[in-house]
Formats: sequence, C-alpha cells, structure tokens
Amino acid sequence: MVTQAQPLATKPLAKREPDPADHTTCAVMSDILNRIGDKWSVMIVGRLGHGTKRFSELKRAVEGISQRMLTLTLRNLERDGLVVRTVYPEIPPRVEYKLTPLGETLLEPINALWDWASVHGEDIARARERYDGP
Amino acid sequence: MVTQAQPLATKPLAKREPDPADHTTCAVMSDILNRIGDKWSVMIVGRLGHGTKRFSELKRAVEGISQRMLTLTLRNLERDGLVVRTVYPEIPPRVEYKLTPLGETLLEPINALWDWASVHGEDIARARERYDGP
DNA sequence: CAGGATCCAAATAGATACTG
DNA sequence: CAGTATCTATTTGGATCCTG
Repeated sequence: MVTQAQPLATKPLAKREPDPADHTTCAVMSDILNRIGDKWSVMIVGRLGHGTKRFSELKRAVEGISQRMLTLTLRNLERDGLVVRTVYPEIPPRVEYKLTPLGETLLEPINALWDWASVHGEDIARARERYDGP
Repeated sequence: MVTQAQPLATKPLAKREPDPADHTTCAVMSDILNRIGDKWSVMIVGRLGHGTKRFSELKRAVEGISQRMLTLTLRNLERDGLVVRTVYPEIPPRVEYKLTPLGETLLEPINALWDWASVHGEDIARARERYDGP
C-alpha cells in the first residue's frame, strides 16, 4: 500500500549473467517470459513497433487472433507499462495503441529473438524431423 | 565429445524486421516462442549455458521445477536440437545434458532478454502498481 | 468500432506413486 | 538416479452473444 518513491530510474540490479540460481532476477525473468512468452504479445509489440495502430487494425494485422485475446493481451501490455491506450470519444469509438518508451526498449531484445528465429528456424525444423523419426 | 554438428552458420532467410504480417517468419516465431516462452526452457538453457549438468543438478538448480516438467522440458529442448542428452550406462544411472552448438547460439538472444529483464523489471513492477490502483 | 460477459474445450502444470 | 505413469487442478484460448 505504500507508494514508495524509491529513487527509481535505471538503477537496476546490475548486469549479470543469466543465472537461474539468482532467485531475484530469476523471478523477474519468469515474469517477463510470462508476458512476452504468451501466444500473442510479441506479435502485437512487433506490430506496434511500426507505429500507432487501432484495435481493428491490430485485429487484421495479427493473423488468427480472436477479439477476446487481442483485448486481453493489450490490457496486460498496458498494465505492464509497455503500451498506451488512447480512447477518442467519437462515434463510432476509436481506440489507438502505441508502445511506451519502455515498450520500445523491449523491441530490441525481441528483434534479437526474431533474427534468431529467422536464422535458425529451419535448423529446428530439421532437428525435429530427425527426432521424430527417420 | 559432442562436437558432432557444426553451427550450420548463417545462411538464413535474410535479415528482416519483425513483421507479424510476414506469415512465414511469424509462424516460426510462434514456434520459437512456444519453446522458449514456456515456464522453464529459458531457465534450463540459461543454466546449461554454464556447462554440462546432470538431471539431478538441474532439478536442484532450477528452483521450483517438478520432476515431470524437467523431464518434459528437456525432451522438448532435445527434440528441437538445442540440448543433447547423454546416458552413461552405470549404476546408479547418470544422464548429462548440455547445449548443442545451436543451443549455444540461442544463449545470445536469451541473454539480451535477461539483461532487459534485470534492467526494466522494476519499471514493470511500478507500472503494475500504478495500473492496479493507488 | 471496440469491447464486456459467458461458456466450453484444450493445453499445461503439479502431486504423488512406482520402476529399472 | 533418472525417469514413467496417473490423476487432478489450473491456465489458456476460442466461439458466441451482447452493448454504448
């Protein structure tokens, strides 16, 4: 309940190797992964990396997503401070979503992953074929 | 011992921006995220980044994981060619896990994420407090 | 248009108990 | 030690209907 105003900003835990034995960072990672690891968050963040989009644009852009999941995912991203939601009180209603500065910083590691996926995706596919049987 | 596969190098699909409209890479991403996005894979890969570990070592190192989930996750990582499993026919049995060359390449984007998490974890925590109510 | 509310199916995860 | 086999609880996602 205490809205503690600790000297915030970029005074993190210090850079460190990924170390699952480090329970603090480990917990944070679990948390992050729960967000970006879900089925849609990365797609949406990636799409918003191209600029502001409204709800229906996202729905069309992110192939296969249901209305419900788009709403839920956007709410979570908003809650985590990665996305801002702006409502224009018009008729018909218009709602726009864009990345926050924090959200934009996430774009970088996500791009790294995206690159990895595009480079090694076929390696994985081959590994699976090998594993699943000759 | 296990230097069987050369890192297959970089002959990818060409570098590209994250673009959820690109259905090919998009599908690959979904796939990758399904692997590294689950609750345990990243922890395990991170831990194996420090070197070969046996089953019980991993179980102790990755806090909170159940035997079942460790087995399942390791099998998936093995299937995807990210981890090699070596059984030593001794009594009592000994099984060791280590990253493949492909698995090691994954360490890099994972580290990027880990860094991001350690830097911005508190930002997210604060954003949530703000969102959830004062 | 941008959702909220429901209901239901499927995927995931945890807790045992048992085994070579 | 390193699993497998079950059974159950929780999470998640999709489909559908409704509204300002």
